[in-house]
Amino acid sequence: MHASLTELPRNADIAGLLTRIARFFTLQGDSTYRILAYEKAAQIIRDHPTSVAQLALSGGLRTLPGVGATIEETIREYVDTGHAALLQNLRGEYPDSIVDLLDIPGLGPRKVITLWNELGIDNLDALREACLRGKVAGVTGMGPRTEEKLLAELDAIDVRSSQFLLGFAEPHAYHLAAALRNIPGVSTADTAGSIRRRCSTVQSIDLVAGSRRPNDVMNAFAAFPEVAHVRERGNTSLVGTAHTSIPLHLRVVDPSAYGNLLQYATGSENHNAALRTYALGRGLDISEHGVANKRQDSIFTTPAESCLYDHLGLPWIPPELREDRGEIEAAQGGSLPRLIERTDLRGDLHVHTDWSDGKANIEEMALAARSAGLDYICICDHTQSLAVARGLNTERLYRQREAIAEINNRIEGITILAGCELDILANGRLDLPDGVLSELDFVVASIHSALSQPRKQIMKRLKAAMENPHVDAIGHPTGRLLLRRTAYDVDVECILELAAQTGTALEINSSFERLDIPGNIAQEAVVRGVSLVINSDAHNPEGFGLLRFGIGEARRGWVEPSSVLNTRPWPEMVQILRDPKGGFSRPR
DNA sequence: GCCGTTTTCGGCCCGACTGTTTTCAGTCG
Repeated sequence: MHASLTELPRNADIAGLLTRIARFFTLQGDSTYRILAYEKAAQIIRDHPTSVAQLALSGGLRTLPGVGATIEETIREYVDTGHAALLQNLRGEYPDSIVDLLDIPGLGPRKVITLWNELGIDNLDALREACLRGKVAGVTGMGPRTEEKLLAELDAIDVRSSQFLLGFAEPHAYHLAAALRNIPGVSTADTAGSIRRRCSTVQSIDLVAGSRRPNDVMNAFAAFPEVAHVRERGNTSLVGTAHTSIPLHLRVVDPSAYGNLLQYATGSENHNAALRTYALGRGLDISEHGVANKRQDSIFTTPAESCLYDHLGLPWIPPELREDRGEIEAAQGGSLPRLIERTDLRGDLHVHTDWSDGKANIEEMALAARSAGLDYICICDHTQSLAVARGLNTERLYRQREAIAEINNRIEGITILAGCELDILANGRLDLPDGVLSELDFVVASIHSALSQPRKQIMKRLKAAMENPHVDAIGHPTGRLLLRRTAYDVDVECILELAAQTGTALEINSSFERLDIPGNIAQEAVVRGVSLVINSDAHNPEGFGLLRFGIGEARRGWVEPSSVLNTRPWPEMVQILRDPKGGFSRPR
């Protein structure tokens, strides 16, 4: 029995269980629809903002889309006992490690089973050994080329991290798309895939181009200095790798069907599948080549993606929403959100300078913010306990305020506010006294130390910060560092509740290593009437460009401008802040 | 296994590419 809350499995654990079940079903050659059902449920649970285990205990699992009676039963058993009989039975004679083989590109269930049956291979090392001895080439359906490719993949598996930060991949992708557009005969080209959907981490750069001469385009692309090598090359598509080791996918179609391809290549897979199902119900068959109307024996192609959605009787759906999380239904019902845009932001409430660990002075940051189209910024440097960042004590904070006032008098077109990024100490105390905090325009409180404390203590700290009347927002509330460090052990449910109760805003930190809170939690926050702030956490003048990542994350969470405090002009913000915290909560 | 403004049963996405075949199975996105 799971004795207490802290022992409950996390959503990632439950999702992992379902994924594992799906993989064993895959190996056994079970119905693809059953496999898909488990994978879909796993995805939903992985993305769910609050504890699914708690949901299981309260009997609410069936409210999750994709969770029916059978999967509910499995999850409940897992939450109650820590294991699932279904997985034990499925696993049967297979060793646990065999599903690892499915991670190798080129190895699917059939080949894995064949390798197991004919050579007894059940793990990566055994596979490498067999390849080196030339045994794999003799296996049914495999030859020397297969063996060669498998060895290359096995060698690559250690060096290649399969995920890349959006902030890393996006500039490369935009550069390549621009280079594609410069190839003669290319009508247009774009970045598609997960980068276009603004996923915080991506696995590849997906590019699409419109041209009547696809071969010329792929030849030119293959010769780009950024392209390290080409792995596959067909008539209309190319798969390769950049020198930065990120995989590249390029597809080329006739310009007349460019809109169809762009939609297809943007995905997600789940969105496309749902869209196809929707279209099939209307007698239409969607593929990247066009929309076939079987009754009329016609095919619809278009250069413009929006015309494709229009053809299906839907408004254009922003890429960030295309995850099959209700966007098609919302589009049908005319209730798509008016997603926040970068230009909706009037200010940035979390900006560093060289008073702490920033790289530029106050004036440089202010001028850069003005150039970025902002009306106000709040200087929120670190506070004294964060010694590595030269955090400010009371005296330096007061001097900084004076410096800010002087610069405010001198420069036009931007208002500079005085705040701080207040350290929430390991013992739950705050790093500066209330008297000092009360004089600041905006206070962001963040955790930077003792990250591995148990959930209870982490929550005690966050609670103390949120209950302080001078704390306006929690900075990077979960503490996750993408691809590097998981979130500290926060109780998201509890954070949302406290934020709503105390009227404390939650930050969407735009650093592409953080993107914290993530969009799914932001979406839940909005539902509960919690206000958001989207901040750059800029440490240099270029840092305001990061806001586009925070905006993307917010859009993935269906966030509208009205839910984000810094879409308001500063005078309006002052009114809200003057109302001691209560002003933040607004009726829904 | 899930799901319902076509449906509580019968659907559930499909084309490109590779390597091995010798007309296609397996994998991928």
